[in-house]
Amino acid sequence: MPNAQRKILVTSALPYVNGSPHMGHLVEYIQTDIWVRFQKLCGHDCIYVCASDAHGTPIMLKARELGITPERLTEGFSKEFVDDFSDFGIEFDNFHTTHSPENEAIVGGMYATLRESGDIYTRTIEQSYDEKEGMFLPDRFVRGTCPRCETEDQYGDACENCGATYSPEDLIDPVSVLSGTTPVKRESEHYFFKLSEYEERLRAWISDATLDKNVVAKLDEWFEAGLQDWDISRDAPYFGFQIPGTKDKYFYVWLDAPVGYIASFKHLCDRTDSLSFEDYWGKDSDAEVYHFIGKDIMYFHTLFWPAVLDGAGFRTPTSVFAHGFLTVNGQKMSKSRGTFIKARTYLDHLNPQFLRYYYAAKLGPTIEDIDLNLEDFTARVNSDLVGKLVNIASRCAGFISKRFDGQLANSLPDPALFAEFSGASEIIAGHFECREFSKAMRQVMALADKANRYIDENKPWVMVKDNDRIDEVQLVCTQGLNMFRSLMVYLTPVIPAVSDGARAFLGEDNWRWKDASIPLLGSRINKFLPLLTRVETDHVQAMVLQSQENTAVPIDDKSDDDMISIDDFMKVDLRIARIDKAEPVEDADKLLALTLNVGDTTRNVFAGIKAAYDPETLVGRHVIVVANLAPRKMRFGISEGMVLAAGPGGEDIFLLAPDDGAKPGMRVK
RNA sequence: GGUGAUGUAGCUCAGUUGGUUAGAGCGACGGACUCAUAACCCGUAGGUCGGUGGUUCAAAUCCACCCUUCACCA
Repeated sequence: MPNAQRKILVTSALPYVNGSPHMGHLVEYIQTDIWVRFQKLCGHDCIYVCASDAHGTPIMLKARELGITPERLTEGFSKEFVDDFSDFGIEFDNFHTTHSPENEAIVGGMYATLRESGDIYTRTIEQSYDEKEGMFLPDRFVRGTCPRCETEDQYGDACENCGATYSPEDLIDPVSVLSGTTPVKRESEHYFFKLSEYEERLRAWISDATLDKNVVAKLDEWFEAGLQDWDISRDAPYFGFQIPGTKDKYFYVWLDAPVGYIASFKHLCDRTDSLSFEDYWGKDSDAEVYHFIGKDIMYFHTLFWPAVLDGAGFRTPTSVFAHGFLTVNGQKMSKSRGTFIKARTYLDHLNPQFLRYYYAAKLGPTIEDIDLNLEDFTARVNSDLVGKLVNIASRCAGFISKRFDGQLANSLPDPALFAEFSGASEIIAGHFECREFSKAMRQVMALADKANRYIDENKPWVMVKDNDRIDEVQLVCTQGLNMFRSLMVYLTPVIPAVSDGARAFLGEDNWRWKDASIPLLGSRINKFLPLLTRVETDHVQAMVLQSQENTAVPIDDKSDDDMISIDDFMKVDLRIARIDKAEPVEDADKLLALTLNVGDTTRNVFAGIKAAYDPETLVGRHVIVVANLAPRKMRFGISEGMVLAAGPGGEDIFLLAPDDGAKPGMRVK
């Protein structure tokens, strides 16, 4: 890779520390870490900083729920993130927190500058307010019935069923999720940032930043809609930084979160003599600054953030790299399926290097989602890493150790072949640079195939039986080990721990990218130890099983107030019913219309089980129905009861069924 | 609902500006080998490239509509 040493600062999005790290988080940190390690391997001056995102309503409320301070809550989860990241080989140059004096000082300074230049103004707005809890409610903390499709229990900002967007007050029967009371509307003065004034500067920045075309398309959409000014304040109680000069106003978490990138870097500068803050963040900085983020937070990083930086007198990022989401086995991560896998659970069962490789093999520079298919993961890792890559070393090492006392030959018998390996250096480096990791991995594995073919064709195990050809054995194996070595250099950013093992085996201290092109000759290697062992299917299954156990819903001890009497229970008339007819409801995404035989009566019931059951498979089976539920008028007709089922929803709905012998109409008690 | 993306062999994915019989890896099947962590090597099978219609001498590739899956809507 070229040439002049670059000065690069890289960040990953700051993890919100109200929970544990999981497989989805790891996509971004592994992607970033690979890129950073690649830059460092090439000899560039590359700094990787991150921090925990520790403010905001969700954290405040979670801490309250657990009866601890938000500081303690976030310290606990931050530690989990730091420990898990470290065990996955993710190497930050600094990991700080947004709840820090550095951050508060920088946020305050930026705010003062923006205020002076007239970019901040105040306006009174109306917002949902929970009188019992004494606080304003974010949209997500109000739930109610969708005004459009009448689906119950929807968030205050959008309906998950019909996709309508609205404000909390539009909901039918809105309820605060905190207290269960009906929210009222209350006025409050909020602080706004004049984003609308930044359109031209943002457009200029966007054309310089060479963003992914999908990102640009999304931005165009937003410009089309027109930039709205940004509400940057929240009312007390709020866990965050108080806005200077106010009594009960706080900076919105999304204002101080990205500033955490700068604060973490400042925190590093304060401890590092050779590092100058201005060199990286000053208006005239010539360093490169890149943010790796998930596609869900593009809005904040491509509009608000560059605008705020520009307005506050800082340089803007060189570019923003957005990636997609993770699905597991082709679907959203699901606690009930055991595919909501925490980082720590993975570590309990499997080698982190495998996940790094697998993600690399699937990652490109686009915002497309990637899938962790556990069967594919097992097959691919075993085949590529163990079967192909490590196998090259494994099949050569024995001959060199046993017959030549570990001594490599002084020359390569097939320099042209080695030239193919060293010649790939530039193209592979190009792929890493552009975050085309999947292409880089394909390239490396194609070469690994070639190396195995070479050994197969030259058959050292045949030559070793012929004393006249014994020197050829050394030459062929030296060639083989050098091909292995070049590939390991290329994979160092991806699987650093394996690379360490390989380097120790080859008796070398340190690798740079260009070492892949310089053969290792005449030196002595060490005894070969298995660098990796295969993924066992049992271990994958155990991991999935543990993920299910981890998240089983705890059954709380109920207080007396929650208890009901047998008489209360008997008020519910549960009956066995046979499904005589089941068909989808036109225009309804989730409903099936069921015709139930309940002994001597027939009823029509709408059940939200379409995603989980094929109507044809339901006909004839027995279920349990609440027979005395008040009929409910729905858009599609009247529902005369409720079919009992367990599960969180979507595809995970499990109908209750009686044992054989139960007849329609029988009472359940 | 609006916008944007996505759909290619059993699985995971490539397919450049439209151009000869649509590719790779894995898996399956057959063979070979025995140095290697049952790894590796050779070969075979397998695809109306989401659907329909259109443009063109020629479409996985361009256009329209529809369907699937997903995201975003501050």
